[in-house]
Amino acid sequence: MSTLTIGKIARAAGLGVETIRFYERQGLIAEPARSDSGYRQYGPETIRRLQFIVRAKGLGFTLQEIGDLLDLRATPGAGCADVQARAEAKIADIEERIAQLDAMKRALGELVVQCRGEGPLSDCPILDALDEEAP
Amino acid sequence: MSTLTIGKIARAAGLGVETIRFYERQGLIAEPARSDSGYRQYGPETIRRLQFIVRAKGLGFTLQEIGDLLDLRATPGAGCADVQARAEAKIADIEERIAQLDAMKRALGELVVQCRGEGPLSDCPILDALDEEAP
DNA sequence: CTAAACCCTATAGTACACTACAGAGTCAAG
DNA sequence: CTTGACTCTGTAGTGTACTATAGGGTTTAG
Repeated sequence: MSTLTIGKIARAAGLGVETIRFYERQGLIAEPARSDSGYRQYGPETIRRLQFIVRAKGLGFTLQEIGDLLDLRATPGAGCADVQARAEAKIADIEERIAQLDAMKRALGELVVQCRGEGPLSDCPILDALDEEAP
Repeated sequence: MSTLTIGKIARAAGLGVETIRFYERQGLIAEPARSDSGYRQYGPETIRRLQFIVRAKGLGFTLQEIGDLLDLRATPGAGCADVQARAEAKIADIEERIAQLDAMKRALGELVVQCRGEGPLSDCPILDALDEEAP
């Protein structure tokens, strides 16, 4: 019968109290039982659920996607393949973002080497490149 | 004396009219002269400025940073080195984001290969990993 | 001359993931 | 018993970069 208050599960999950209430509003965690005075009363499984959320966030899933993942567990007939598909989609997503960032990095890198870091702005190849008509 | 209306410079820069007004509020472009009826009247240099903004955005600069870059050009004594420093900081910034995304990708990739994509969720290594205590 | 296409301001909404109050009530330690 | 730490609801604000809407006035092509 160990019931945990919101502050305790927040600390246990490494989150703020407001974040827990926010996750509740978002439907990521169930509305818990309440004490007579209206305090939220959690069981330890909520800590596990919050940790699941934290780890999934660390892997790049959005709260929406994490919600879907959590819902999946309560879906009869859902299988490993569903989770795998989501993970693969997320990898593709991440790869796309990396590719974009990499293109930016390369473009910037090219400009930086053209710039000797000397002289006035009027001679700056970086600003010039930004000023030029599209190639 | 060619004066351009907001719609024309928006089209020329590939942006929406609202975006131009937004950039004006953000201080990225100056408040232009107005016609008798209150219409904004731009000169062609505004198109160049907008294109500068668009290109800098493409390189990963935030509007704030682009504003700083534009301000730099009006700063006496500012030199090429200042621009170069900003470009290098942005590269470092991008590299950090890539590293983070790459770590996510690798972590997800490891989970995906452990998952044969078969069987019920109870056996899913991906969900299991998300459920497990921190390593 | 009229109707479409354009422009104006001001405000609010979008997405994402929180974070921060205000104003009140509750609980635990000393 | 008091004090400080905790909790509650509801609302609003943060940052980023827009996007949309309402309710007007203006310009231009036919």
